[in-house]
Amino acid sequence: MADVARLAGVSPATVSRALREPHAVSPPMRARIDAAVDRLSYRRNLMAGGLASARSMTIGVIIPSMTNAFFAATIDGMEAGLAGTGYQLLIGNSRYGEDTEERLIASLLAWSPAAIVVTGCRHSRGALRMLLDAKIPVVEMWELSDRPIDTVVGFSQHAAGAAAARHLIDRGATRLGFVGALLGSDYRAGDRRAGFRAAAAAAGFAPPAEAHMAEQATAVGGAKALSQLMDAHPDVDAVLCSNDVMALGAIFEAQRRGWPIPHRLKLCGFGDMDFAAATEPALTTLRPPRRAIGARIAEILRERFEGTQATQTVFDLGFELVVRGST
Amino acid sequence: MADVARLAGVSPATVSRALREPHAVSPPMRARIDAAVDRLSYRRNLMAGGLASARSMTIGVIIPSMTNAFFAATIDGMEAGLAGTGYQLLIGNSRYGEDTEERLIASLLAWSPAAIVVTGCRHSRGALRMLLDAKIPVVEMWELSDRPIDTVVGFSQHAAGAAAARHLIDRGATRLGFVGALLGSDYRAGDRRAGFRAAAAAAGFAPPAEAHMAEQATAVGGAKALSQLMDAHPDVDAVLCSNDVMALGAIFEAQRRGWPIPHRLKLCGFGDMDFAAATEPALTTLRPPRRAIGARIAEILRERFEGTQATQTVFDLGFELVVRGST
DNA sequence: TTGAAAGCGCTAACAT
DNA sequence: ATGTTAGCGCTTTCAA
Repeated sequence: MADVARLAGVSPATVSRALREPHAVSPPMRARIDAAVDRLSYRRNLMAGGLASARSMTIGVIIPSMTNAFFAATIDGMEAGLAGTGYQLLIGNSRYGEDTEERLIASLLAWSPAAIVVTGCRHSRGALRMLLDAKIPVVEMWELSDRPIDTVVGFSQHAAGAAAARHLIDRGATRLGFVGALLGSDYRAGDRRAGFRAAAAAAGFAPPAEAHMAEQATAVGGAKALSQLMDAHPDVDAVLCSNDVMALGAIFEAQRRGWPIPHRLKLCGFGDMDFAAATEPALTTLRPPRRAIGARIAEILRERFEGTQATQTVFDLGFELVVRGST
Repeated sequence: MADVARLAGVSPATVSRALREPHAVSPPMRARIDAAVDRLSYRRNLMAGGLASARSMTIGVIIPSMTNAFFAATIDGMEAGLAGTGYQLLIGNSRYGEDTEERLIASLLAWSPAAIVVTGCRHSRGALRMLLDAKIPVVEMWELSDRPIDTVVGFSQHAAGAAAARHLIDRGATRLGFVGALLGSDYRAGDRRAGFRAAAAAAGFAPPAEAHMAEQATAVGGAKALSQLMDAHPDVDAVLCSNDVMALGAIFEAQRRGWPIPHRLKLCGFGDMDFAAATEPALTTLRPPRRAIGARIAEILRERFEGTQATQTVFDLGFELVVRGST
């Protein structure tokens, strides 16, 4: 930066200004500085800047899984919304573990990020303390909460599960079932299940029959779990799968078993993943605002960075029941 | 750090050492320092450290798509392999654009990363120059090259396409087809297509009939493309899809058309995605070492960071043809 | 609108 | 094995 300043015949302070807030520098000077920057292919050292200003152009984001299409879409939306601002996402993977999340928050904080985004509203005590103490915007996502740490952007997982139950009942289901995965650690899937059960009870239905797999949702797992459910509860005629991927496995399992969908078995998924519209029959599913969550967070953060005072702290982006052939 | 040093009764330099290379500090002193760190909940400022040492504990990674399961798995493997080392991944999304890649490299470099990982071996001139000038390990991935910039970890996409062609021919195919997406910008898919065509020609077959979609591979797109192919070339009896997701759409399309798989139509995918084993019939597919690429890169980088001299620069992790019911 | 000066909180030679 | 010292390359008052 000193070299640039010398070449442009100005002080380093002015170069710094020209780079960070171009409008605070007179146009002719800005032009000279830009020319010098180009000439020397100068690139500023963000760590020096971060040290001097005690904040960095980073946003820490913690997601529970790298390979989950939902969070990938959210990250994608956030990144797109932040494009051109110079902010860099620091992505951490908690692997659905609260302790891992806590450690990640600690190491992300060491970068003095400008904001931090976490998945869900349930955190360990230590994590909570760090988030409350961090003097930066904190966004929780993919759930809803009455009193967020700072801001929450998501939708009601409970309501989504309930909507699925009501829809299946509307379509003439007599015995409900649920196929899940990772319910111990994926709180959001747990909430959907709770909503499903609550709506079933409210309609006077018996508690849904359930089959679970301990690991991450996969199509093979979905097929197996449905198979178990069919064996244990042959009267089940409508199933909510915790995830479209499991529903996909379930579709093929039903084909193999000769249970026609939707006549013998109604199937509802979650996610409206790309393939949901392409299956035969096409899959009825709950569509979460996956990319929109990221896009909205980007918007909120941009405003906060510009100094706008937060007026709203809870953003319910809703979900959609996409009715297709499988129900 | 000064506070910790004071509380532990040592110099700041010793605290710094205890934190970075615990073995260079005597055990009793280390214990005192650890206690002081705990007591003050001290967390070191990585930007100050980065500034002082002119390198940061980050690794820049550029992938073409955030929502592609292949790269997600690679990132996951890399992250897992780097766990406990304190390195943070800075992930950039080039969206399959060379210019975007170049810009990303520039902004990642501003973080003085300890290494940089890019997808593929084809880069813009500017990108190439920056990568060659960067005095850090540079890893190219998901392809192979005779003379990598520094190190390449991947497999031969061309060989994978050729293997698919030979397999389909072995299974009695008489007329080959190819269904692709994004071939203009996804060089790896382009290489597979080239390998497929080359092997077809080598076996004395006519050039494969093709149908493409301009956008990212989706199941709906796969169904549509196969449908076009069927209309334009009703004699096609064996198709390679650029991607398992497209193959999934193709399976359902064949079901709808009443073309039994594999008797009327043999179908091969790419990716061995989770659902490939669950479809009906199960999908024959090419399995890339997606997680292994990340894991191996982590291993290579850890060695390089420890100062080991690189002995090998080309890592061919191979691929596997997973034969299932669809062929 | 621009410049001078004083750090930001560490790390790395070097000395002990 | 530990301490001393001199920066790393910026940003940010403050003054001009």
